[in-house]
Amino acid sequence: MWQCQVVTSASTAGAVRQGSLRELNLAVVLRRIAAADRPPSRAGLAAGTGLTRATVSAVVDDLIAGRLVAEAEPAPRTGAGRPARGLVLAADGPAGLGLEVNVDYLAACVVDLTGTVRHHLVRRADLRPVSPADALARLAGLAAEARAAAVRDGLTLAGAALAVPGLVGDGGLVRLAPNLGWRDVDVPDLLAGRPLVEAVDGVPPLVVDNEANLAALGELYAGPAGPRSFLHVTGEIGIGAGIVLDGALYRGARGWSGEIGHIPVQPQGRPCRCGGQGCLERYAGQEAILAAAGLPGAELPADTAATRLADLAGGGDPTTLAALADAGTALGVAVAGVVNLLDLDTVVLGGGYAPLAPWLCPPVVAEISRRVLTAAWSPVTVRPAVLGAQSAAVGGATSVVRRIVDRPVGWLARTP
Amino acid sequence: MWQCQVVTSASTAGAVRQGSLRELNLAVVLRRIAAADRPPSRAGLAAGTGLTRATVSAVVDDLIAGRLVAEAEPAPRTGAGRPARGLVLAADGPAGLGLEVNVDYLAACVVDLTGTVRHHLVRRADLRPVSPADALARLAGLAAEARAAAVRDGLTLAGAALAVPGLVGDGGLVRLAPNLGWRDVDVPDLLAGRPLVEAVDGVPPLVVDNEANLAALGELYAGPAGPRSFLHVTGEIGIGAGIVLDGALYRGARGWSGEIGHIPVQPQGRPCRCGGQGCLERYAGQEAILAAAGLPGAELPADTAATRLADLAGGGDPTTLAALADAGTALGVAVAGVVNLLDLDTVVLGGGYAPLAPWLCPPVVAEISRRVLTAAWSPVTVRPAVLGAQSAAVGGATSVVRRIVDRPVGWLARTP
DNA sequence: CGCGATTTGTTCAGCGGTTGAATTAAATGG
DNA sequence: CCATTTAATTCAACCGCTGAACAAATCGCG
Repeated sequence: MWQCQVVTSASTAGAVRQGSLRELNLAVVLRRIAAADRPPSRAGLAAGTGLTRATVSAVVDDLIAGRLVAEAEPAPRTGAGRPARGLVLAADGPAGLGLEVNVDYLAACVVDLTGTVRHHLVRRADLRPVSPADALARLAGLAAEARAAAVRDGLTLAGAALAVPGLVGDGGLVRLAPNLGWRDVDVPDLLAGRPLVEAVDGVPPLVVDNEANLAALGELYAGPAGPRSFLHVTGEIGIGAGIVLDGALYRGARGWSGEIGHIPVQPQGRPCRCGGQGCLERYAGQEAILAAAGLPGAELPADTAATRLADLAGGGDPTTLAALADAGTALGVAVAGVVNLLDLDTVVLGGGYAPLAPWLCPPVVAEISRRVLTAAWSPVTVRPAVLGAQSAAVGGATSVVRRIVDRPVGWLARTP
Repeated sequence: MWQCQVVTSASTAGAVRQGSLRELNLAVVLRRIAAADRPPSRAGLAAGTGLTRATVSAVVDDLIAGRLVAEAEPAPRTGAGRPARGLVLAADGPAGLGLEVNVDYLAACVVDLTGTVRHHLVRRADLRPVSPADALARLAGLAAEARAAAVRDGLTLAGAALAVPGLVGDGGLVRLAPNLGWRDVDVPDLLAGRPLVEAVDGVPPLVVDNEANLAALGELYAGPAGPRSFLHVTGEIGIGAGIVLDGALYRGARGWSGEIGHIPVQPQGRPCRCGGQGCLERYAGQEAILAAAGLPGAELPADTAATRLADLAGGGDPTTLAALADAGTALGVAVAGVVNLLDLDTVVLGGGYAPLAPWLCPPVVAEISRRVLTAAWSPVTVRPAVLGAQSAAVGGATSVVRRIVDRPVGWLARTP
C-alpha cells in the first residue's frame, strides 16, 4: 500500500496489557543494541537493562528470528570465561527509503537498519516549471531504481519518507511549498498506484515531511546517542529549522514549527513577502545574500548558488565576504534569541548553509557569545551539518528504520 | 528528610519488569480519574483504557487502600442497570507544599490531590536587604504555618516546591537571582534541619525551580487536560518564560530555558546589563515601562509597580498608555519570533504582566498577526494567566501532587 | 408487585511472560 | 588436565492480566 497514514497512537492511552510487556522489552533491548558502541552480549544487556539473562535470551531470540539482530562472529576478546557472542543490528533486514523533492534536484536513498546509506541516487533538474504530478512521477521512477537496488541487496523496504521544502499538513498534503510553486498538493493521491514499499504494521508506507525536520532527524541519528537538544538551520531560498529537544523532534502544536526565517531581526526593517517586516529571511536568505554579493541570483539554480558563493568567498572576493558576514550576523541575532529561550547546546548549519559554514560560523558565534546569557557558563557549539547539504533524504530514510527500532513488534508481526 | 534530590530516573533505561505492569497501570488509571470531568466508574475506566474490568477493579482497590482515590457517593443517574459508583481523587490524602521567595513577598500554599488550593499564605516584605539565610528562615516559618494548617485538615505533605526568580542549577543551588541579590545560594543546605514534609519515594522532599517554570506548570494544570503547547511569559524586573510543549515543561539542555528577556528586539538598540544590545528586557521590562511612563520606579516594590501602572492606565493617563503600547509592541515582536519557531497556539501573560494584560494584549496580538506565517490558518490566543500574579507557588504545589498522580507507586510504597 | 433486561462489579481458573536458581557451554590459566 | 570464570539455556514458580461466569443493583413493563 502506498499511502500516508496517521501514525496510530497507543490508542488506549498507555494502558499496559499482558502482551505489552514483551512489546516494550523488545524495544528496550533493540534500542540498547542500536545505541551500543561495541556489540553487546546477552549478559551485558541483562546487566544494563535490569532484566534477567533468561528474559534477554528470549527477547533476543525473537529479534534474531525476525531478522532485526544478528550475531557478530568476531567475539570481543576478554579475560577468562566463555566468550560472549556480540549482537549487532542486522544489515540484511528492513530498510528505509528516503526521498526528496527540491527546487533543482530529486533524490532517493536507501538506509539499512544499522544506519548505513546503502544507495543514494540524485537527479539534477530544475523542477520549478514542472507540474507536481510530473515531478512526483519522475520521483517515483527514481524511487523504483532505488528499490530495485535494495531488493538486489536482499533488503526489504519497510517504509518511505519524502522531504519537501514547505509546510506539510495531515495526510501528506503539502499546503504550501513556495519555492517549488506547490499549493495544496496531495502527494499520496498523486503517487497512488505505485506500490514501492512493503506494508509493515506501525510503519506508515509514506510519510511526507518538511525537509528541515527530516534533515534535523538525520543529524540526530548521525550523532552520538542519547538525549540532545539542538537547532538545525536549513538555509535555502527560505530558511527553515528543525528543532530537536531532549532527543526528539519537536513539530509544534500543528506540525508547523521551525519557521525561523520569519523571526524579526530588524522590526522596522525590510518588508517581507509574509507581510511582516525585517524577517531573518530578508537578511540571511539566499536571495538576500546573492543580492548583497552583487550576483544576479534570481536565475541561478538554488543549489549552485551556495557553491558559487563558497567559491567566491574562498577566492577572497571582498563583496562576497562582506555579504556573508552580514548574513551571519543577522542569523546570529536570530539564533541567539532562540538559544536564550530554549537553552540549546548546539546549532547546526545545514542545507545551503553547509558549504558556507566557514564564513557564517564566526559571526554567528560572535552574536551568541554577546547575547546569550548562559554562554559564559557553558559554550554553544556552531557547526556545519555532518551529512552535508542533502541530509533530508538520508534523515527521512533513517527515520523509517528508527521507527522499527523504537517499536519492533510491528515489523515482527508482519506476514513474511 | 529535607533535601533536594535529583529525581531518580527510571535507572535501568525503561526495562519493563514483571512488577512494572502494575506500576504503570496504577498510573494509567489514576491519571484517567484525574483527567475525567465527571467521576468515572470502574467499568468506564475499563472501556477507556482497554484493560479488563477485573484488572481495573484490582488497581482501583489498591488506589483506594492508599488513600489516593475515593468513591463518590452520588452516583450519576443513568438508564437501566446496576448504578455505577463514581471514582474521584481523594481530598484527604497527599498534598503538595508550594513556596515562593520573591523581591517583595514570601508565599506558601497547600494544594491537595484534586488540585484545590487548601491554604494560601502571603507575607509582604522587601527582601532585597535581607540575607538569603534570613529570608529562608522566614520562609521556613511561613511554611511551618502552612504545614500546621494542612495537618489540621488531615492532609499529608508529600513534597515541596520552591519558586525563586533566578537561574537554578542542580541540587537546588540558586546560581543567580539578580533582583534578589542572590548568588550561589545553596537552598537545601540553608534549610537543612527543618523537616517540613514526609519522605515519599519518588517525590523529592524539596525541588527548587525558576518561578517562570512553576508558574507555567500552574497554568498547565489549571487548564484543560491533554497535551498543549504554550508560552507563559512572566514580566517582573526581568522577563522569564516557561515553555510547555506537548503538555510537558521544557527545561532546556541544562535547565536554563526561558530567558526570553534577552531575545534581541532591536539588534542595534539600547545596551543591556547582559552585555548584549536591544534585549527585550530593555523595552518591556518593568524598569523600562516605568521609565517610559515617567514614574520613579527604582524605589517602588516590584509588585506594586504593576498595580500602579494598571491604575494609571485604567484612568486613561496618556503617557502610561503609550508606554504600555510600546512595551506590548516590543513583547509582540519577540513573541512572534517564538511562535514562528515553535508553532504555539497560546501565549499566557503572567506575573507582573497579568494585571497589565488589557493594555498589553492588543499590541502583542497585532504583532503576531503581522509577523506569524501561520496566523492566518489558525489563530494564536493571547490571554492573562488564570492563576493571576502568584501562580508560581500554586504551580509548584500542584506539581508535587501531579508527580504522585503520574507515578502513584512511590506514594503507595511508603511506610504509613 | 414480580420478572426479565441491563449494566456494574467481583470471583476464579487459565495463561503469557518474567524470575531465579540450577545446569550446560566454552573459554583461560596454572 | 582440571579448577576457575563467564555466557547462555532450561525449567519450575510466580506475578499480574484475561476472559468468562456469577452476583448485585436498578429500571421497565406488564
